[in-house]
Amino acid sequence: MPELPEISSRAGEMQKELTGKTIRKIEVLQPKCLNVSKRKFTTALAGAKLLGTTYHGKWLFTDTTKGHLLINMGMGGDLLLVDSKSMPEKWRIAFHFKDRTTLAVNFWWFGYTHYAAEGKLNKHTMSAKLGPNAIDVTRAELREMLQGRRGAVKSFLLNQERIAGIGNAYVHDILFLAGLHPQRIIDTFTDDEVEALWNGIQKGLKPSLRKRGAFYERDLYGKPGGFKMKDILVGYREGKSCPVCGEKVVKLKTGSTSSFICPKCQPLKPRKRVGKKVAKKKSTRR
DNA sequence: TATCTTGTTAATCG
DNA sequence: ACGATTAACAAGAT
Repeated sequence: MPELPEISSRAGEMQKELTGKTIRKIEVLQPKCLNVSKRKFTTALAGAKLLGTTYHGKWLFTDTTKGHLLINMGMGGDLLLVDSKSMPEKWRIAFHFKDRTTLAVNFWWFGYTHYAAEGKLNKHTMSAKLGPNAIDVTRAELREMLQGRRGAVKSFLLNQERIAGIGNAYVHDILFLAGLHPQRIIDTFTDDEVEALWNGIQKGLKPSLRKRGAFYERDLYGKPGGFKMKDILVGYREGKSCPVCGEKVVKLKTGSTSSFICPKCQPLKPRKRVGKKVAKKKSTRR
């Protein structure tokens, strides 16, 4: 799944490669991904010059001279910059530029390419409700966000209205690094656990961010990200040994999603911290 | 061939 | 208001 590290990397690549290009023609093979009619979408952006790309959570925002282009890659896919004459085999939306290059968009499931008119970005409900980017949340902000919240920590992390950019791939290692079971209830957290969660978010995202995303997603040039399977600590490693204590990693169902945890390092019952870098202080408080 | 799995969002229910 | 649950969506794996 493309999550913050991948989306942030794509935004950087788009900023660098696409800024200044002018859209010559748009082709839509799958109108279902649009938020407006196919005709409205193509006429709105035809002739637009791209001004720059940023990201928020899992959304990419490209500003143009004719409004905003918003892309969400859903559960994964490709965002490829190619020569207009050599389109990839699979694509759903194509932005052909005047310089005869093309941005070919494909998602294998559930992605969006949306349009928002100039000044109407705040009317785009799917992105307007997003919480701050996970990587930018400070300790104090996290503490405040968790304040008075019930429910499980995993649902909190995956809820894009709270913190934006974390999905079901990175959440495994974030919780492992924090020493927290995905089903731990937030209002039982000690101060140390809040701190551990903040550290987990940082340490769970930054290595991949530095390596321009995970191996299962490709960059604008078709090259896989540098964050490899061996860089993942417990996610998708069922039956393998925990890198900290050697216990076998377990896969469990948490609501509608799966979780991968080390049962020893991430106990469901709050207890004294086991040996992990994030934790040193004792943790009895309520 | 048919069934299962997969993640995110919106909608619904308590 | 909030949390939990579920439907909807497409393609690959088995």
